Amino acid sequence: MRLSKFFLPTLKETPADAAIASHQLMLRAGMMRQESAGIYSWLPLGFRVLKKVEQIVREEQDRAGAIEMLMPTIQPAELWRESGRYDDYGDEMLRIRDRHDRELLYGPTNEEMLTSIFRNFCKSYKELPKLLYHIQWKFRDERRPRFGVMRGREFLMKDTYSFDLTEEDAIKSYNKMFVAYLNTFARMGLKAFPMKAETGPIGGDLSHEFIILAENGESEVFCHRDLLEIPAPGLDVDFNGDLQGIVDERTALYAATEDVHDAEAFAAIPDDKKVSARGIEVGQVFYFGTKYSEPMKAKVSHPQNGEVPVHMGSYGIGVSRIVGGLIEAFNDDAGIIWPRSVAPFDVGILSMRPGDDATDAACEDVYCKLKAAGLDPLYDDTKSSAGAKFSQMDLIGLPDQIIIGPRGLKQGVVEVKDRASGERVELSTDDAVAEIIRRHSQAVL
RNA sequence: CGGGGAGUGGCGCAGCUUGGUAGCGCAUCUGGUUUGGGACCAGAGGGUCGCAGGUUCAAAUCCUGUCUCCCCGACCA
Repeated sequence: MRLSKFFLPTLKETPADAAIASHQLMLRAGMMRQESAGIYSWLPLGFRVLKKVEQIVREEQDRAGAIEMLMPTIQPAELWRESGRYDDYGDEMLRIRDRHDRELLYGPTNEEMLTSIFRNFCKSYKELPKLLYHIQWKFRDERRPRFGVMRGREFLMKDTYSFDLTEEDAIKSYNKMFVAYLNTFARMGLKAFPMKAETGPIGGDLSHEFIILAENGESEVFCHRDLLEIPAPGLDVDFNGDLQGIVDERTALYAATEDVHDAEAFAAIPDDKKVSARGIEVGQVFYFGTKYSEPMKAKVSHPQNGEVPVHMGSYGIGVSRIVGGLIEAFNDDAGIIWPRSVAPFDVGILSMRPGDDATDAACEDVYCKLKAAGLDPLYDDTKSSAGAKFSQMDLIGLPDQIIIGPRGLKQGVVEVKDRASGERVELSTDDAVAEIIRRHSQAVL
């Protein structure tokens, strides 16, 4: 993409309404624009990151055996009366009436709808287990939206729902999602730790939140330091095999959010292993048994016992929230520093002097070769000053930059800069291209 | 929802106390000079001061109402 053709409205000054780094940087980097409290337009740069995050989530769901589908944003109130949550959900639920005065709502989650779909089509234990998911916009009318996309009212979420015959089988589904989450976050360069969590309005008795540590985290978390050292299981894990060991290893050590914190258990941890920090929740897994299948009559025929309600779980990942979380985790004074797997472009090409024949030719050459190699470069071919280009490129945080100008070209070199470390090396154009390709071939997992 | 704060060109802000017909920086446009860390000079365009009422000869400024946004708290992906 040529910057002259792209839409990248970056801001030099920090907008007054934004209080934390991720919110400020998303606005400054031209990633989004606020339309109303907690509601945002995703501008092209932000949209690219959102799509990258979404795609990683999708790939890891598919790998774990979950099946993708799509349910609507608007749901009938009827469904929620069945589960009893229409009244329970309160003002967080955005209620709507259509022209026929029918009661609708903008979905805050989809347990009811998928339970209803399941019961309609699945009548036998032979259909089980099932793991179904979708990635859809949701709305929760928060009393106080804040922190940009980290706590918006409208948000993109992946939610998976599991259906099993027994609790024992349901735990296996739970474990699949647990393991898939570890890999999902690791692929984004995030260190997300499973912590015991409250089950909240979704209900149930087994739940973990996946937390990334960040200074501006919404909640206080406590855990054993060794938990932070356990690597992700890796993409070669067998989802049809026994995952209990992987889960046990990561749930044996103390880790809890403030809501379920056990001061006594925490006190038992050696002082040098105690971690007390702030965290951002990026995902949560729940097992809630027959909480919805019972009242909504989602039953299957059992081999021996007639009809039984299915055991269910639900598993969410806050896709849009992660974009903010990533920036909280990866930024410096100059701006954002994207992990390669989620960067909006793979590399920036900065022309120090557009219009200079040698510079133009070298830029075109590098741009074409990177594209031919399957990379996605952003070529700053605009006429703005060198300093402005450096600042803007640092701000939007592409992992690598290739700086091309007459000064270097006289010596036969261009400059390759690593955004994260700031380290620069001078290379020939071909070596620079090779170096960028090399850096991008190193996957996180 | 309780407490606090703010709405003035695209962005960041001043002006309001003590009413007199709107200003600064950035951005934008034109011309010229520049050209490797947010360039310089000259000129230009752009705002009925959130909205509605009221007071007054006169309201961004004073009064009333209302909407919106932000921060702290409680609550939550």
